[in-house]
Amino acid sequence: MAASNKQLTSFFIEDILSLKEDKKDDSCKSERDRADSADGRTGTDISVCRSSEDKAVSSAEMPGGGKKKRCRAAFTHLQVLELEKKFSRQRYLSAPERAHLASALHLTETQVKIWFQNRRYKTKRRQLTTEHGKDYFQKSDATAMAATEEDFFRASLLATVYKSYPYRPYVYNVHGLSVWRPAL
DNA sequence: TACGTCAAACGGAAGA
DNA sequence: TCTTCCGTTTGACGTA
Repeated sequence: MAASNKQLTSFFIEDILSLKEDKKDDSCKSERDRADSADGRTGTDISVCRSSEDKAVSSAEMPGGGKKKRCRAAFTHLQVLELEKKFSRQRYLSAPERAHLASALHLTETQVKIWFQNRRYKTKRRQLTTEHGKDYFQKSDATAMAATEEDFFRASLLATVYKSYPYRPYVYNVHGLSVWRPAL
């Protein structure tokens, strides 16, 4: 991992919220620009396709009438974090909520919808896998049995956020403070 | 370089 | 018609 080239990101909620104001175009654009500028992407750059206009492009037929090429957007850390935060509060969004979240994150409603779909399915799969594993090892394990669905959900959420952010030191120690305390 | 993993996007079936 | 779940496809990326 060439982390040295990565832009370091503060994960203070305050920072995130303040960034949202002046970054309206910036947070996504900067990464998009980076990706655009070097179409041959570097290992750590975000892929190019995102937002509705990109999707429109992605859905278009390839020149020459060939098969259309799927374009896979890579959401920014900020976008994922906000989506995760929302998901941790509610697993289903109403249409107005989805529209609001989509506009706040500069994503399409479809992207938000698909993200929640995938997120629910992923959580379910992990839960099934875990339960299967539990059964396999020891059903009588009292501590394992005590783990509620909520505990699992929190753990999987935290794990996802962990995995999403390669800048862990900045998650835990921005400005010398412990910002996030793992809930486990 | 092949392979595995992750996650966005797609498509089908079903329900309201 | 829209949304959901579920499975699959596909692109990006890490690693042996």
